[in-house]
This record gives sequence, structure tokens and C-alpha cells, in this order.
Amino acid sequence: MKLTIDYLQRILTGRFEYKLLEELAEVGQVKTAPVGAYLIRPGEFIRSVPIIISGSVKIMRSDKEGREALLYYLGGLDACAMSLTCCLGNKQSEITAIVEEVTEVITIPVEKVDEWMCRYSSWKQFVFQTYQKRFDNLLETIDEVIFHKLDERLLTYLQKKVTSCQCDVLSITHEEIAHEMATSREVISRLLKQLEKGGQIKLMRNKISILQPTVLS
Amino acid sequence: MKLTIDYLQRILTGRFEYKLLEELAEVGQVKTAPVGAYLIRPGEFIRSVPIIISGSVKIMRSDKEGREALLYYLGGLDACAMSLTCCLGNKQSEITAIVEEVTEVITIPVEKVDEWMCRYSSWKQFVFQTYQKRFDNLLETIDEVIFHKLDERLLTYLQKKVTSCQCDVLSITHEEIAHEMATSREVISRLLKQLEKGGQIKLMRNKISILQPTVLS
DNA sequence: CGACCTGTGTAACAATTGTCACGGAAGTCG
DNA sequence: CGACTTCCGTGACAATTGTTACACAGGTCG
Repeated sequence: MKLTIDYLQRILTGRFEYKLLEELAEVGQVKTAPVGAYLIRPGEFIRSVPIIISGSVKIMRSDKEGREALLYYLGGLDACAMSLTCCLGNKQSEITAIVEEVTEVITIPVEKVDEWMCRYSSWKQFVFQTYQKRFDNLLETIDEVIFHKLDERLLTYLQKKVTSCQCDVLSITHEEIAHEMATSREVISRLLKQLEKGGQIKLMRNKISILQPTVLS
Repeated sequence: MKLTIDYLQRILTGRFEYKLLEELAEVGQVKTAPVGAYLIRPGEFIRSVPIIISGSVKIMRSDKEGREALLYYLGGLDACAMSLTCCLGNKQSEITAIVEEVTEVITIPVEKVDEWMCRYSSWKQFVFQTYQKRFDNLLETIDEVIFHKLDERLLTYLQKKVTSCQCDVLSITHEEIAHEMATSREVISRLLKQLEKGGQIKLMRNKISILQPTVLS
């Protein structure tokens, strides 16, 4: 779909200069991706960088044996660092990006991503900020798995999910959680029960209500 | 210490254009850092980006309780992504960088790092390659801790150490390994003994000899 | 030599996490 | 309603990792 300057000004308020918005309107494409859609998969190349306007995308890592684990979420005005390196370095993706909530993205062709970097300092800043944020996301993830036990990890997992989907009743099965945390269903069930006894969540079929004070950024 | 073009041409063969080498010689500083020196610590700012010429630097992550864990090593011609984001985004460091083997670095003032990006495409490429490599390093680290058990992790830890210090007899105590892997000495002793029984290593006081076929990149 | 310090080995036990085996609850669909 | 599927709970047990406690080996230094 075609972009209008008006639209861009509304969603990117003050972030980019007018001339850049004009160019963005020229070459950018708006797309809507349904829940479950793959934005990219390991081994794939990508020829345009997506900027997420609204919705939520989860970035997963898989190993050879088919196990998977959640790395972090992308949300409003985030861009994917992996797509940047893929584009700029012509490299294959190392991760999977799956739409978690219906997501609207603007895609920008590689050449422009590169070209704008020198022409618009606001764009350069955006690109580096993206790298920095993803780097921080990965460090957070590492902290979790290295320094915390499963029950704590489960709780922060749920809390992040809550901020990602913006509601405190999650529609998710134990199986899915287990999958994203690279462990087994029984373990998750056990720990969830434990959290419920501790009054931090409430369990229902296919649903989990988070009662915790959700004091996350 | 001052830099000469000759020196730069020798160590950066073909990586950068001549004009960039001239500028590098102009503003860059060579420094030698002794084993154990901190190149950067969490919370610090940094005003110049170091490129590692020779030696080895380990990047560690710490949590609030003082525990630490090894993230990855930097070696020849690597640059630190964290120092880039610190400089370009004026952000505090999230990691610790400690000299593992005597290391020679060229430091480059922030302004130039930024300025050259538009002027020299080889430099831009270098910067993005740096981000990409560090990103990959972190993903590898995450793979290890999420998908592998301690004994496997210990083995790859030892192998990486071997490639980092370029010798197959490591001078290290069990305590130090435990520290870098964020576990306890007893656990490491136990697993090392197990690896020795399996014929993969040989243990001596303060030393570990790796007998494994070291088929690492 | 004897006191002392550091590094290693190891047994015993605790806690956490993973696996297997089931049974039952809730929902779907004929 | 009855068959069937999916999801959840749970007990029992195994494997892994963490902790405590202690013995001993090798080196240093007076």
C-alpha cells in the first residue's frame, strides 16, 4: 500500500526530518501481517528492512534439533537488527520473526537504508539505536538464562508477554510457554501452579491472568 | 604512541583505503594493555573506540549480585560493539572488557568514528561488520546456555579458550572457570574429572591440557 | 623442617529440572 | 448424549546442578 506524508508524520512524530519523510513516502510500503505470519526465517535473505508501526513481533532462536526459544519482542517503532545485518551484509538470517499481534510494518528497500545513512543523520541515529536496543535485548535475555532460575524466568516471561500484548489475561497454553522457554510442559505446569499458590497469577483453561504489579518499562 | 602508515598498511592489509589509513595515522593512538587490565567497566562512558590489533580481550557480563559470566572473546582486528554504542549513543557500558592476553589496540576518537562512516564506505562496512559479529557472538552464547548442558558448555568453553590464547595447555584454575561460567568450583572440578576420564583433557595443578581435536573456526 | 596458603578431589546431601505415566477436566462435533 | 481431542494436574523417579564439609597435595617462606 502507498504511504502518505500525513500518515508518516502522525506515526513518526518528530523522529525524522520532513525531507526524509517525503522519501519514505516515496519508496516505503505499508503492509499488515496476520498473527502467526513469519517475517523472516533462519537461512533466508531479506531485501527490505521492516519498521514496525503497531502490533508485536516475537524473535525466536532455534537450534539444529528443532528446539526453540524466545529472544525478545519487537513493538512500536522498532526495527529488526537482524534484517539490517542481513541487508547491509547480505547475510542469511539467524533468527525467526513471528507476528504475535496483528502487525503493521513499513518496509524500506535495502539501497535506501544504506543511502539515507549518510544523507540524514536522524536516520543514521535510528539505525544505530536499533542495533543498540537489540543488543540490550539480547543481554537481558542472557541475564535471564544465566543468572535466574526457571520460576523467576517464567514470571518475567509472563510479564513481558503482558506488556507485549497489552492485556493482563494471556491466551496461551502451558505447552506454548514450554516451547518458548525451551523446556517441557510438565515443568511449566508445575511452576505455574506454584505461582498460582503464591497468588501471583490465576490459571484457567487456555488462559493465564497475571495479578502481579506489572511494573515493567 | 604515534602511528605510521607503514605499520597500518601491514596490519590492516587491504581492509581500508589509503586516504583512510592516513587519517587513521593522524588521529589514532596505539596502546598496549597488560593482562588483567580493564578496557571498560559497566557504567563507564568511553570517548574512543578501540580496535584490537593483537592479543585477546574477554567480554564479561555481571549481575547485581556480583556474579559474572563470559560472553565472548575479542581478537585480532575486532572492535567492541559496546564501545561503538557507548560512543555513538553516549551510553554507559553494559559489560566489562578485560585483557586476557597482552593486547595492542588502536584507539579512535568518537568524532572520527562517526565522521568516517559517510566518507569511507570501507569504514562503514567495518562498523556494521563489527555489530554483526558481536550480535552473532551473543547468539552463540545464548545457544550455549539455553540448549546445552554444563558438561558440553565446559568443553566448548575450554576450546574457545584454546583458540583465544593459541596454545592447548591452559593456565587456569577450576575456580576461575567456575567464575566465568557462573557456577561453583566443585561443579567444575567434578565435570573436569569426568572429561579427563573420557580422555578429552588432562588435568594438572593450575593447568589443563586439551586433547580434543580443536576443530574450531 | 614446620606453618601456612592455595588448589584439587570427593562424599553426601539438597534443590532444581527433566521424563514418564497416567487420569481427569473441558471443549468439540458427530 | 457419546466419542474424541486438547489441555491440565500430578505422582514418581531420574538426571543435573548446587552446597556443605572435609581431606589432602603441592608450593612458599620463615
